[in-house]
Order: sequence, then C-alpha cells, then structure tokens
Amino acid sequence: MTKMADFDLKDFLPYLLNQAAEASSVEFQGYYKSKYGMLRTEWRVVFHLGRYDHMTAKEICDRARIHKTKVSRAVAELEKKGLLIRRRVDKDRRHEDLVLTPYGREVFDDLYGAARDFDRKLVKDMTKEEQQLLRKCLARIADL
Amino acid sequence: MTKMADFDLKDFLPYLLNQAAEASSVEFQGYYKSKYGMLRTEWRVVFHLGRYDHMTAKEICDRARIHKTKVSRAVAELEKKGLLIRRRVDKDRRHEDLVLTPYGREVFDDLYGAARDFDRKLVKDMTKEEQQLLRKCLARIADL
DNA sequence: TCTTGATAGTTACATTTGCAACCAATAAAC
DNA sequence: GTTTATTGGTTGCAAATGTAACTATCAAGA
Repeated sequence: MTKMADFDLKDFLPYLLNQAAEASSVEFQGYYKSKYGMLRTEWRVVFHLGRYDHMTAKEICDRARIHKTKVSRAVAELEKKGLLIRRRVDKDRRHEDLVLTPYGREVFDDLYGAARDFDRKLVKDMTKEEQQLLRKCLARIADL
Repeated sequence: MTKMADFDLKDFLPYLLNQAAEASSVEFQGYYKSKYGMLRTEWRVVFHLGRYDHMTAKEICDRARIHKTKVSRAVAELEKKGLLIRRRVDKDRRHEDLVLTPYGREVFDDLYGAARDFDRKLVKDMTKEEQQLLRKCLARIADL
C-alpha cells in the first residue's frame, strides 16, 4: 500500500464535482429531453437566446464556453425543430444572428421556469451562506 | 422578456457544477491521458484496485457509480495494456477478481500522488472551512 | 489589386458513450 | 431434477463528441 491510504476517490475534488454535476443534471435533463427531445447543448443555446434575445453562434460559444461544432449542431437541430431562425447580417455575412421563434420562446419560458424551480430544490436545505459559498467556490474553480 | 430576468445560466447550479467539474478535470485528464493513454474510467478503475487491492467489476460499479459496460470496457483495455489481470473465482465463476500487475501498481502510485497534489492545488486558496463545506455540499448533491 | 491571414461556421471521421439485447453461471421454485 | 429468475459481465448498434480540415467572408498589407 501507499503512504497516503487515507485519500479516497470520494475525497478527490474532480471526482466529487463530476458526481455532483452528473447527479444534479439528470433530473432536469430528463425534463427537456422527454418533453422536447432536446439535448443539453440545445437547451443551453435556447437559454441564451431566451435570455439575451438574439446572439450569434460565436457569442454563445464564448459566453457559455461551448465548442463551436457543438453549437453549430445544436443550432441546426433547433432550426429543424422550429425553435429558432437564422437572420443574415448584411454588415458581415459570416455571422448569423439567431432568434427564437414564438414556439421557441414558449419552450424557453417553460424550461426557464423549470430550471429555476429545480435550482431552488437543489439548495433547499442549505443555508443562505452555504449557498453563496458553494456558488462562489464553483465559480472560482470554473474560472467564470 | 420573462419575469425573472435576473436568473442567469451562471446562477444555475447544474451549469456551475458542470463547468467546475469540467475545468477541474481537464488538467489531470491530460496527465494520465498523455502519459499512459488512459481514459477517465480506466483511471477510476485503477484507482479502486490500487486503493482496495482487489475487487470485482461489480464492486467497482457500485462503489464508483459507473455503468457496467463502461467498467467492462475499461477493464478490457487495462488488461490489454498490462495494468491488471483477472483472476477466476472458483466459488462463483460469474465474478472475476481484478488485481493490478506490478506495472499497474507503478502507474497507480504515480497517478495517486499526482491526484493528491492536484487536489491540493485546487483548494489552495480556500480556507479549511470553505473546503470542508464545499466537499460536504458536493457530497450531498451527489448523494454519496 | 492581389496576396496573406484571420474569423464564423460547417462537415467528415474517428473515438466514446448509452442502451438494449445477449451469454453464462448460479440460485430459487416447483 | 428440471424449469425459471437473477446476477455478473460482454457485445452490437445507434447516438454523441472531439479533432481537424474545410468553405466562405472579411480585413490588412504590399
């Protein structure tokens, strides 16, 4: 055996974070997946468009830290499902401005509310201080 | 716009957790990937075998909460790379007892130490209380 | 103007994953 | 003792992901 036999996988922060992330996502994921057939990246894209009205794919990439191929595929999928449309930007035709359709906004409203409820449920038996500290630590680790 | 325009993706705990998990894993992942060509599940299996000497695949599944197909594939890969061997259990020939080879143990020792250093680095500018609380909250969310 | 280089986004391919069906060994039921 | 269920583990296939190469558009410099 090694010298530090006291260090377990459950003490390893990346492991803990992964398990917590996984556990915290499962339920909500089930919601948007079963109700709208959406993938996580699609939900994130919808979130950003709902929250910031219109954005280019690049802006979403930067803000949400998602790789551009993932965003590209999510956008294509969402377009196909009728949740968003692309608007040509005449000033620079490399960009595409993305906007939710009315249906896309409906979906956003539903998911936004659900996300909020879900978040509340996750922290419901933590104190305000614990919550704040948790979010602060996570943000620091994530370098947000 | 919706009523609660104050709730951003960065406030959504599952998102925060995912970003933090992702960020915290990248560096260490690079280490075992480039040095030993290992995948995350392989590292976790090696960890358990190094830590608990010998286990069956099922035990690893339960303890680390990894799906059996992932473990199965990781074990096959590790066997191929010469890090572990399977031992037949005569009492119940459905089980296979897994043990690290001497080389497997070398790898474990290296990674175990690296993991520990890495963990320390992650929490280096948190107070003891912050660390404890963080781990406690994560464990609770992960339901560990 | 003609190259050179960057930038936004897409596509192709290889690798990983998740799910369900599967096999083999044991245990339980009759 | 023979059928039936359960359990440990593997495999096959479809879906998801990462990487790198690609297209198209714009910008800068010679």
